[in-house]
Amino acid sequence: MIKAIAIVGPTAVGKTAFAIALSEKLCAEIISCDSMQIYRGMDIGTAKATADERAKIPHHMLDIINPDEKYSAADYASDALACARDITERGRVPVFCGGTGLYLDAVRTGRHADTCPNDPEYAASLFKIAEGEGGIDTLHAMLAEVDAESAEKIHKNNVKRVVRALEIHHATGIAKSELDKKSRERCEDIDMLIIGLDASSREILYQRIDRRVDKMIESGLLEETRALYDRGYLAPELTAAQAIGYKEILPHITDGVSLDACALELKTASRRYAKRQLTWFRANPTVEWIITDEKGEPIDTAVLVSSVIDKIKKFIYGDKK
RNA sequence: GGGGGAAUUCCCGAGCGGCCAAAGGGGGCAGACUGUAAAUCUGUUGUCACUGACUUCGGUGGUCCGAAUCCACCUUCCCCCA
Repeated sequence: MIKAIAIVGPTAVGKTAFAIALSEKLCAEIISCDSMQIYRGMDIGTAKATADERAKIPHHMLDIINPDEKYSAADYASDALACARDITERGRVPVFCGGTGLYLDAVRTGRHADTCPNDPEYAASLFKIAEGEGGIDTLHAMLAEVDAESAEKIHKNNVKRVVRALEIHHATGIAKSELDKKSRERCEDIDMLIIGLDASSREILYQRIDRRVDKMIESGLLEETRALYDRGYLAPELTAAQAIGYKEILPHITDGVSLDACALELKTASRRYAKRQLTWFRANPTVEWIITDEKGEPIDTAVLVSSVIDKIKKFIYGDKK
């Protein structure tokens, strides 16, 4: 059984610094759990750990593919689990760190193993149906026919999900709802203690986000965006192009929108993302939350770490140590 | 100085006598999420003693059974002529 720690929370709360400080105490290595930091060349915009930080503690699952390559939660689950296994075998502790809830759950539960890969061609044909007049209803009706349970659960407007459910049925002959039920019984060979970081208030968190965006721009986000754009890595069909940071800055490059306006857009997008992350992690009752500031004053990372270190050691080593 | 236009709920913006607490979008808040997830989607958003009542549409006063919508004056902003 692999014993791992996970550091989760909304963007800009300070997960990276915390994970590094914790890892230094634990003789640990960090496994990034972030759907965008896997891409090479996307450093500033994704707030990747710096070279200095990576020199202190080994980081895994960063820079593993180019922005035009395909990757999925299932890919992440197997790659990251392999990392965790390797780290454990070397006698160290794996510390997952990142804000992509789906990816962490994919590792924790191994849920994606029973389902099937994407079928882009079939999916495209379905998306085409959705585009037509009343197409959304047609698509949803198609799903209701083969998988009533999923149809009831998935809103017809959520075309991506409707398509994926149809895709699963098309490829496996089994309803998505059935596969989901089976996968729920699965349990991966990994046990995690999940630490959630949050600010003392939404307002404080949003201030942190705003400041970080300003810093990103000062650090050269525009140049990074331009470099990605020039290499065709921000083509709308690529997953990497969905990353918050680049798609908001791009209008400045392509349409002459002012950088300030883009920065504002980027702040808003980040705040909304932070909210969705919070919704995801709050839904998980096993997360142990800690607050990273007191009335807006950031609490020293070392103090934060020491407040949970005993609990973490007990989780990893049991009572004997 | 003269002429014209505009002021709407957090923001933008529709409404132009009753069907208006007021379309739509943004933002906020809450939620969902099982191979694109930093994505995608849902609900909600004046107040309250909440199947009803009350206060809102720059201000004041008026017309009318009835006004965000009409009239008068005032305030602010924009445009045109000088």
